[in-house]
Amino acid sequence: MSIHTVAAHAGVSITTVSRVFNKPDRVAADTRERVLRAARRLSFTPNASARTLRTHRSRILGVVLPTLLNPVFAECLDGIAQASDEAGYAIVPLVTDYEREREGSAIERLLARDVDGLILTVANASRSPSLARLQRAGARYVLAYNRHPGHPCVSVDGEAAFTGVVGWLVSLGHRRIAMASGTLAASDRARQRHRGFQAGMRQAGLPPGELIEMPFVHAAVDRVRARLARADRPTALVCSNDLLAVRCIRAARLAGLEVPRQLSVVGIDGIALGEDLTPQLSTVVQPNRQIGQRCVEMLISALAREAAPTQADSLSLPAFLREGESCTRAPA
Amino acid sequence: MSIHTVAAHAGVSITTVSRVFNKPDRVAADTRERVLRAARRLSFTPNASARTLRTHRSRILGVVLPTLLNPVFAECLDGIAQASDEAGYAIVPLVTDYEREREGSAIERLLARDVDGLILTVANASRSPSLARLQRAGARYVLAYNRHPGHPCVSVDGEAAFTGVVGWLVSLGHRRIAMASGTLAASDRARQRHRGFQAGMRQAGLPPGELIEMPFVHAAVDRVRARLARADRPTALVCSNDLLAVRCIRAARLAGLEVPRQLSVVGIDGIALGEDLTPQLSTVVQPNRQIGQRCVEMLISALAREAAPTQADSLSLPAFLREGESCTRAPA
DNA sequence: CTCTACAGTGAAAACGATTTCCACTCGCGG
DNA sequence: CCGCGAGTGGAAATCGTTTTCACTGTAGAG
Repeated sequence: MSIHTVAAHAGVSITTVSRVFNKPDRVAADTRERVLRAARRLSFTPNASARTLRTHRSRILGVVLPTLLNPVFAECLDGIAQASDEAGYAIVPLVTDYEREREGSAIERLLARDVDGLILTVANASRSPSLARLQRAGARYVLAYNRHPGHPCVSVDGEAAFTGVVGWLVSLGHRRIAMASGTLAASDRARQRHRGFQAGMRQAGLPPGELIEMPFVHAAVDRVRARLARADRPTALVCSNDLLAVRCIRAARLAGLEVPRQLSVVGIDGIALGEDLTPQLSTVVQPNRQIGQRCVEMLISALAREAAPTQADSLSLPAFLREGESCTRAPA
Repeated sequence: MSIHTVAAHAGVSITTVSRVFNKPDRVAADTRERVLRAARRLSFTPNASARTLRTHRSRILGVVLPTLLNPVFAECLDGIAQASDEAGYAIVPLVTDYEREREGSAIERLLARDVDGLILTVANASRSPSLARLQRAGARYVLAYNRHPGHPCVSVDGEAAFTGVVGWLVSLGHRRIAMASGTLAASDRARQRHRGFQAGMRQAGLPPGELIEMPFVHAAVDRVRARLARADRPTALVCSNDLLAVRCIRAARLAGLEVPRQLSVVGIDGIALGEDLTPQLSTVVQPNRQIGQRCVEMLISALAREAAPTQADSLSLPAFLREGESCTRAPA
């Protein structure tokens, strides 16, 4: 069941069979039909490995994500899966669990598989040796969620979003606003969001906001709860992602506080589930699926022009604040 | 950057380089070291297509799932990704969006890519033509979540679980218990859960329970809310998955009911987020990541013995009831 | 001392396509 | 009659591995 078998059955040469599958217009219509019929009868599909080996094109896109346990990335991957499916590409996702060195090895593995392009979300776009290597090697890749002037990115301006969030909270009368986040050192996105948060405080003429940083989001409930138990607690909490926001709401409840009456909580990410919670989560909604889809489109259109996407192709998608129910006016 | 380059740098033949990577014990220790050093220096990884072409093993597993927007499947895929990564396999996931015909075309696509095995969650294991074809063709596959005596499955006994849930609710004094579910026709798992629900009612000596069926889970809030507005509303609601349970809690709130005081709600799936909600979700916890991992293990061990997994390999993993906070004694 | 066994290594043939470079046939217009 | 272009075929190179088989040298058995 190779190209030879088909050629024999159709009474043509392997050259012609190959042409039928690769440059169909270069072969006469009736011959083409004959070959296709034979192929169908034998249920022949050109062997992908042989083809890839020869052409270095695999019709596979590699995807490197921190985790699938955070719905943000699951939603994004869903978008990637749909878009690449429609374009006739398959995807190979690899998960790094936020561990730096796994990013590198994931990239190696994908390149060894001759992927046509890569979609990645890395911990730190600025100082990632593997990213630099990709760039030098002229590889086709796009960053999702990361924003960096030196790389092609599909992202959302989390910094501006957080500045806006603080402004909104201030307009609701909040003054003591804190931010909860995973370790800033671990993620450039967290740092951007934090910058936006502080910019918002500054613009409102407030002193720098308190940062509640925690090594693992699982620690959130304990740590935040402890902080909320003190008398000088904030009246509003800005969280660096939705999962954390949900946990903070839980922490508040365990500390005996009512959300939003005694504490306003706002997240960022716009995970679908947030809309169904009670109270409905206030959050900065990112178009997660669309981010994935756009990455695929950018990659594929670059492939079509035989080029790598460049930073000039970067896309900044709009995010919007969903006011939800987990925020209200500051208590008097 | 091929095996040739490495061979040249290490001063050996390509045969030896190949052996270093495939049967390391068949080459002298010092030679091995030399080759490995050269390989590292050149950051060489054996080309997957060439290897596949030669060996007919792709080290790729195909995965067919309904969606990634439901955390159940995202968690499962995370388990699959981790386990296959550890085993040196890559995965190619395809999403069907619960559409029957996409299951078939997904399978085709994966087979054309020469995958070594398949992990699938299908709408209906009994009458799925593509599944039957896989079986006849002697393909290596495992079903995740589906349970069917004729196929190798890794699943959880949702039927028994639901019977147990009803028993528990009855012990809390509930008599009017309803079940909320997506259309039963669309999913054999939903049907199994419903059977378990009715069995529980029967065992408790109660009349058959009411079924609130809805075409799209998005419709849940409206439909359930309407039902809850009536005076003869149930005191407990059993939901066919966690996402639906969260929406039902929302529906109850919108109907002015307090959960769990006026309405107890229980789900099934054990999505991680459920634990952080307030009220914490009562649910039947399935080991989602483990289900994924076990599928991979079963497939890989079958591959090792050059055989396809059979129904005899099927695994029924334990689920347990997390009592949570969304259920309490029936109101007097 | 010879013979065998074995460990270590290499040369060359697959694997299944794509692609290039001719070459050949046919029909047709000049 | 010549030349041209479209359609097709043959042969060979190539992609990067794995694998078979043959070869070397050294050590242990007889």
